[in-house]
Amino acid sequence: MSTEDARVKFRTHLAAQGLRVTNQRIAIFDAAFGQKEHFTAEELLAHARAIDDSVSRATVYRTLPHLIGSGVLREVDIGKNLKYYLPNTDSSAQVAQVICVDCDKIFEISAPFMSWYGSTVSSKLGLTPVSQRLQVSAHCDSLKSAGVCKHRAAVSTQI
Amino acid sequence: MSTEDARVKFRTHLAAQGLRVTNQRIAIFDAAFGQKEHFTAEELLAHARAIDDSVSRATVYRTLPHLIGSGVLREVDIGKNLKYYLPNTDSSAQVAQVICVDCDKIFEISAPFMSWYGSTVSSKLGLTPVSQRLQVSAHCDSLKSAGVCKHRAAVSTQI
DNA sequence: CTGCCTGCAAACTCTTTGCACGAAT
DNA sequence: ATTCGTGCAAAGAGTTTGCAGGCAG
Repeated sequence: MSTEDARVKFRTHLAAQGLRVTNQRIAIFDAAFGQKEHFTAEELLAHARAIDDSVSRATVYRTLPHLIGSGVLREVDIGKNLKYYLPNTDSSAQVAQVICVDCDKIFEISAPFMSWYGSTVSSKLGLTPVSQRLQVSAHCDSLKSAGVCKHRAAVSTQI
Repeated sequence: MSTEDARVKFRTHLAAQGLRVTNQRIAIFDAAFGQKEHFTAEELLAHARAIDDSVSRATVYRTLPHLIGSGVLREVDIGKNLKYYLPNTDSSAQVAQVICVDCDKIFEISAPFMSWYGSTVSSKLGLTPVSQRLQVSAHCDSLKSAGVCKHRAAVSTQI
């Protein structure tokens, strides 16, 4: 999904909900899609303000649910009392996160077997899965030796 | 691991760290092991105070890391800005959580394949897994029809 | 015009911390 | 006796909300 596709999706979602397309909401959208890495609400605020300095923290927090609800943004909670966000380039993919406990980077890894797990739970327990998350906290072997995580390229790794 | 085993393990852990075995710490331990379900820090405080009313909120928060560090308690973060705790009856088991989005209950399900996932990540990406979590949010099919979740018995289900 | 949307700041929730007193060893 | 542990209350981090004014439709 391109940024332009996402923008249309977001505007359509707003319209469908009877919500207004304001400069602030668009600035927040643009700020989100200008990020390369996972970002926090506070970082999103800073980037949105660089685009439109009238954006307030409250509006960022009020807009995030709409971005997530429209499917253009994904929320990632890694258990740090702080949520991370990421443009959702493929909303149908099942992804796991690998969190480097040394450098705090978050890697997204395609994990299609998660759907299998969901349906297994479903059939065995009489549950209807809504969402799943699989996260691995790990030490980065190359970090200690090389001083940097060399796994940035692993983002699209499939397991 | 029985409650008595856990108590010994906790006391041993405290002693090994040069920490004191105080009435409050024991009261908090007993309160934790008197719970049948997952509980929050606030609930633990209430139960600990029922045993020893001198226990303060601060001491609960200061004791929780020791309970977890000694392996008698497990922390479960389901992304609700609120942590849950659970007596750790088998510290070697790989467990996933199924969270009912209707009744907020948390079910623990043995998921041994998670170790396979961890080692796969390890070998493919050059990472050393520290911990893993797998959580499924789901609707409880029987909740709407029967009015209650019928999956309490599923706690020990293995997938 | 109408009423949703906004910024501001205060409120809120959960957790952590500084301090002086108290208790375990 | 010493040192660690404690309760209290205030601080802290992240997020939410009430309010009066502002702008999209």
